Amino acid sequence: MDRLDESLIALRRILRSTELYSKDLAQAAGVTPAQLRVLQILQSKGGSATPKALATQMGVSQATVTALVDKLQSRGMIERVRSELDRRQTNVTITQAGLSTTDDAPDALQQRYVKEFTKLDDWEQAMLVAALERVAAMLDADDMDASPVLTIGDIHGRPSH
Amino acid sequence: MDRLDESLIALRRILRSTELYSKDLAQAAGVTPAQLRVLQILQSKGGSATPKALATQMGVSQATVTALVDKLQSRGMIERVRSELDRRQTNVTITQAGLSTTDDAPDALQQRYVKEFTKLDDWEQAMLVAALERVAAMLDADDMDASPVLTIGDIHGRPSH
DNA sequence: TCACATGCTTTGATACGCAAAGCAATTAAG
DNA sequence: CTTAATTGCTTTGCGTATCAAAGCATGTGA
Repeated sequence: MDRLDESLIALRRILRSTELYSKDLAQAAGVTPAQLRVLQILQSKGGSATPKALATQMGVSQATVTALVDKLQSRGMIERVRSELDRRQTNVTITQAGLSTTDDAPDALQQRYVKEFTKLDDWEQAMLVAALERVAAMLDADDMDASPVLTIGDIHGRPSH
Repeated sequence: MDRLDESLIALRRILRSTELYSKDLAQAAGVTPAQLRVLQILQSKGGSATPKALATQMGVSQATVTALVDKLQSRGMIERVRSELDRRQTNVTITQAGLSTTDDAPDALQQRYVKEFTKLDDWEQAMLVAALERVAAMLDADDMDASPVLTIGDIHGRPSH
């Protein structure tokens, strides 16, 4: 087993963990993963965003966002408000119920990571950052520009940055 | 921006890349991501496996596997063969068409990673492996045992291990 | 004003995924 | 051997995710 294989296997373990985690997280929160992502993005954006912005950030079509927003609206998690400045636009705004949902989301994996990371020595943290950024650069297609929210969920519950 | 944030962002970039990659890959191959995963697993298993084994490795239900296999069968990518030893079992076998599909899959991201990784100095490779395994361990839930195939695709096109 | 662009929704379709029920074959118990 | 439990797979019925294309309303430029 060479290093390349080892690194690929480790990568897969990481992907697998985050995949499983996002399913559990969403289920615990009582919404589907895609719906939870919408709520998380809204929260990270200060509470509201346009469908267009959501679609871009999630990497899906506007039609898909419409469907997700429909679901969340019928559950009272978000509200649609027509923009007064440009009537074509709609502001999707997270409600109190939506906020409760994201706050109640246990976020187990993220917390686990944060906890483990902060336990590391300074030099180890630096090494991890360097390594992860290196790998990310290796994988990045050229079209990567924005920093969209991913399955791991936004930095959340940690009011730092 | 502290190191924790940086590492989380890098992680997200990694996840995002693999996510996008798996969509592109599948589309280029003319099958859906889930279907391609089936073909890749079959290939990595020497050409055939039971639905049960596929379900376990993919982390989905048998019913789902049945549906995927139905699709692939109707496209001539796989064949179903009743086991002679235990008639309850079915062997799902990849066909020549299925093999062509996986071989034609550009596998751009994996190749990119492999290429970049092999360019690294020895000590850098060692560092990456250590860091990735560390992160994987940090994220791993306790229930991790098998090493299922993930979105990144199986180690493939590299006849090493 | 008229043509075009933009933002969102609707429509119609495919895919993914599961639970529960069903069927066939094997194994275990009596 | 016969019955009961188990195992492997498929079928059925359902909900979600996703998209392309068409539609509608609003803005903008010529």
